[in-house]
Amino acid sequence: MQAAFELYHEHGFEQTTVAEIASRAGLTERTFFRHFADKREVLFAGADALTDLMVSTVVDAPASLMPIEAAAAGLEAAGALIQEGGELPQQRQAIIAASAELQERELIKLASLASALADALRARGVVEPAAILAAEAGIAVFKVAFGRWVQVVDGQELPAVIRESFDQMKTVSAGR
Amino acid sequence: MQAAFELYHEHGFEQTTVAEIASRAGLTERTFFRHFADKREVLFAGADALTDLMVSTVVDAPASLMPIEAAAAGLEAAGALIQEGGELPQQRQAIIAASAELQERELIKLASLASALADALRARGVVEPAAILAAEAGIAVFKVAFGRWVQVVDGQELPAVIRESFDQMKTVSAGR
DNA sequence: GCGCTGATGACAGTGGCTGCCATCAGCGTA
DNA sequence: TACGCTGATGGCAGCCACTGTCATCAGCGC
Repeated sequence: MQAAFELYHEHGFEQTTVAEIASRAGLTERTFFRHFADKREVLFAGADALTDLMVSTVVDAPASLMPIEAAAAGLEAAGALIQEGGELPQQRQAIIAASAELQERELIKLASLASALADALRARGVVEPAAILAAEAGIAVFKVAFGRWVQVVDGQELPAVIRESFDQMKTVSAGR
Repeated sequence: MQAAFELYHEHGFEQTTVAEIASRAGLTERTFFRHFADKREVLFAGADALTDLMVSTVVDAPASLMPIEAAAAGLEAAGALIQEGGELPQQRQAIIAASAELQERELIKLASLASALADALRARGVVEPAAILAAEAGIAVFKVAFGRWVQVVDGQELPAVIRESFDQMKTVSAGR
């Protein structure tokens, strides 16, 4: 993972071959593919932990919370976890932003996150179509908030940006 | 396009080689790649027309419409265009649903649609963060509505499903 | 009949990814 | 201690998506 991260940063994702990554890591190409399904997956290795935290936060949230609020709580928790990564998330995002292939992979990870979020909401007793809509809307807010947080120079807290974006979404979707 | 569509339908996307597509179409593999950037792109050839229709509808919508309502109008127009395709959209979606690679490509097309939608809203004078949020929320609604429309057997109109989903989203995101 | 242009064929090459088999270190057990 | 098992790795051949390059060829204006 470290070797891949360095090489993607130095020469760009597409200019880096798996052979180079394996070589720097002191392994063979074959072994690389035993650890990662493909060349992109290296950058998304920690996604499961994020999903788990979000789901458990949603499931354990007070029953009094409305679906969209439970989703917000889960995504704020995920945001807090991301922020613990220091400057790594920003560097990772810079690599992703430079490659269409990686953006595709990120989008499907977010779609998987939305699916898990919808499941968590259903576990709270939320029925369709509210579960899917709240999940998709929540992920949409998360995408926008994360994008803002990555760009901004000053050290605003990611969970705060997420919460603020949820409030703005409420206003926008009300049509006012 | 027709050869690819048939083969993807008959044997699945991943089991189909470009050589087979080219052979059925009476061309060489090299010529296939002169018409389509890659093996997936064949299924997304008509996406530009959809984007154009959505954008022009949003730009030309009455100035009195709120951002989310303008987005809804644009996406309903896109839905109407899709519905003109007869049973093709459903068949296409069945192929996509069977392949993770194709789902990735579809998601990035939807992200591109969201970006175009945000631009169209900005052309209406909508400022940030309302433009991005309304665009992302609109695409989220569109995804859900399209998913419902594809599943449902009876002949409900796609634009009507989209409009209904927008209303439900309003309720959900209000937290009620 | 001539030259231009755009589309296609043909071919070699790169690199991501997989299947298969050999090797080897660690480890429990007779 | 020797044996056998297991899990991780190396090595290798091969498939296929995709690209660069050059030759060919049909159409078309002159």
